[in-house]
Amino acid sequence: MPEYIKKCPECGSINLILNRERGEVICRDCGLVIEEKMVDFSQEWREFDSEQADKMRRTGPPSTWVKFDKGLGTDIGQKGDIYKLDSKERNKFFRLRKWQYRVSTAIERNLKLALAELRRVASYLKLPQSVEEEAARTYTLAVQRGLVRGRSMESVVAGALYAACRRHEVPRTLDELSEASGIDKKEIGRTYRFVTRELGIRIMPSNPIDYIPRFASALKLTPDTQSKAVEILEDAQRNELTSGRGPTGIAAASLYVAALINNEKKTQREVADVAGVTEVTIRNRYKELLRKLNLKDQIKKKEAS
DNA sequence: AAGACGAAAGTGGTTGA
DNA sequence: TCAACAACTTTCGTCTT
Repeated sequence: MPEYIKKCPECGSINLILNRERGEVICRDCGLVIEEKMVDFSQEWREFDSEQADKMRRTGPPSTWVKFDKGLGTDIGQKGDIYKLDSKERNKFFRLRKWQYRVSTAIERNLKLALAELRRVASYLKLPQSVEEEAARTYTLAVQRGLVRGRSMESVVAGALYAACRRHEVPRTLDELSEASGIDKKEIGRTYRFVTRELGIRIMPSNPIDYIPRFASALKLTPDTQSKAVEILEDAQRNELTSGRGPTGIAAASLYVAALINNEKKTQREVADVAGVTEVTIRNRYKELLRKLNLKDQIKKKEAS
C-alpha cells in the first residue's frame, strides 16, 4: 500500500484492501474504489544470494512493448565523430542511416502512433500497467502479421486492450472501451474477435464477480450488499444460471437483488445504467434468480422486519 | 408520477448444414 | 453461404406504490 493513501476519502475508514492483480484499492467499509491505476511495486524475480542477485538484477529501464522499439533502439551516426572518417567511410554511414530510416518508417511509424493512442486510452480507463503492456504486445504482433490492414489502427488498439483486460480479469465493458477510444462498440467487438482468433489468444469467458466491486462502488452500495451480491452470484453459478448469459447482466441482477435484501433499494434503471445493460435484462435475470435460489424468503423476511 | 412488469418485434452474432 | 437460434435491446402498454 502506497504511503499517501491512509484513509478512505468517502467514509474516513482506514480499512482499505489492495488488490494487486487488478491494481485497485478498495475501501472495505463503503466499497469505494479509491485507487484504480496503480504501479506494480513487486519485482518479478526472487534472489537468494548476491550471486543470483547479480544475475537477476538489471540496470536501466526494463524492455517494454509499450515503447515501439522496446526501448532498445539505436540510431546510426548521431554524433559528429563521423566527420573524422574519410569520405568513403562517411558515405557508407550515410547509406546505413538512410536504410535505417526506411526500415523504420513502415511498421515502426505505425507502432509509434498506435502505442501513443494505446497509452491514452489505457490511462483514460485507469488500467494497470500490466494490462497496457499486454495490449501493446498484442498490437505489435497484430501489426507484424499484417492484421491491421483494412482496419483502422484505433479499432485494433481498442480490440487489443479489450482482450488484455479480459486476460487479466480486469474486465471493462465494450461500452467503456468504446467511450474511451471513440470507436464503435461493434467495431471493437469485431476486431477483438478477429485479432484473438488470428493470434490464437485464448480467453476465458469473463466472470461476473469481477464486475461487482466496480458496479457496487459506482452505485455507492455498502460492502455488506456487495458481498451479498457475490454470495448470490456464487450460488447462481452453482445452479448453472450463469452459463451462456451476458456476465454484466447477471452481475447487475445480483447487485439489484442484494440491494433489495439489504434495504438499500436501487431502481432497476440505476443499476442498469452503471452495468450498461437494460432494465429488461436485469428483470429477466432477476426473475431467474428469484425462482431458482429461493431468495423470495429472504426478501420477505426483510420486509417483515 | 415514477417505478416495475411483461409482451412483441428487432438486432447482431454464433452455429451447423 | 445461408438459415435457424439464443441472448439481449427497444419500445410500448399496463399495473403497482
